[in-house]
Amino acid sequence: MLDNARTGTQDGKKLNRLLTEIYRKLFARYGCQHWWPGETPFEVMVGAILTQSCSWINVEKAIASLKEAGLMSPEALRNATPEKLAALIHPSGYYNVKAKKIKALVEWLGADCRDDISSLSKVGTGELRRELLAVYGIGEETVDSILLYACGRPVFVVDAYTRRILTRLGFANGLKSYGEFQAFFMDNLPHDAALFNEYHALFVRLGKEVCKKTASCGGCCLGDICPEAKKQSERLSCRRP
DNA sequence: GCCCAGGGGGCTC
DNA sequence: GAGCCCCATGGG
Repeated sequence: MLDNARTGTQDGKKLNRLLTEIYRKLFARYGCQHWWPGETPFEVMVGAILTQSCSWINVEKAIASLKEAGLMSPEALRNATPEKLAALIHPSGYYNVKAKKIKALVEWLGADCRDDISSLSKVGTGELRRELLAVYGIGEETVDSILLYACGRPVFVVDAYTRRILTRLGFANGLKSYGEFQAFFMDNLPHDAALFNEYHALFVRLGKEVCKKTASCGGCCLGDICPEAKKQSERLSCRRP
């Protein structure tokens, strides 16, 4: 699955091998993560907004509340008042702004595809990404989560864990913007939605387990991936998974 | 009591 | 374009 680097250069082949090795080690360590935990593409979209700066456990509570209230559909959410919506998603934090964001999403769905998410498959990934980015509350990470997990598009999702792990492993030299981090993966891996899905989920799993903001992840299962990581694992004590 | 968690918008300079 | 501040709860 990972044996064809998109770039034919020596560096490209090297990075492809490195990223392949990271993936294999993480998969061997943690196994399949079965992401995204949503029953429908629409639920994934709503979850992508609710999870902004919030742990998934609280998102689950908010999603359960929406379902119990019978509001897990674009039409029902459009008809709900912002106050009611905010109250239901309360556990996920930032409930007022997130209610506004969900409202913006369902308004867009109604106007763009008459709530028929499957019809979005006819729209090119680039165009769909631009359209979604124009919706209030949908930024780069959220749009890529929606494209990958709700629409099955081969787009790599970059989050805080991705940046942190890449930085700790010493691969983030010069990478700064979201697009640069994303290109690091997308330029050096085959564009495969299933691969990107699992890769991102594994990074989050690793990040949660060993890579706290103030700690080094050099001692995790990727410790021997690169000299920098190895150096860190020798130099710093880090909880092993 | 403090810090962090699967961000994004708006404002200022 | 970069740097801040704000939005807010729940768990460790």
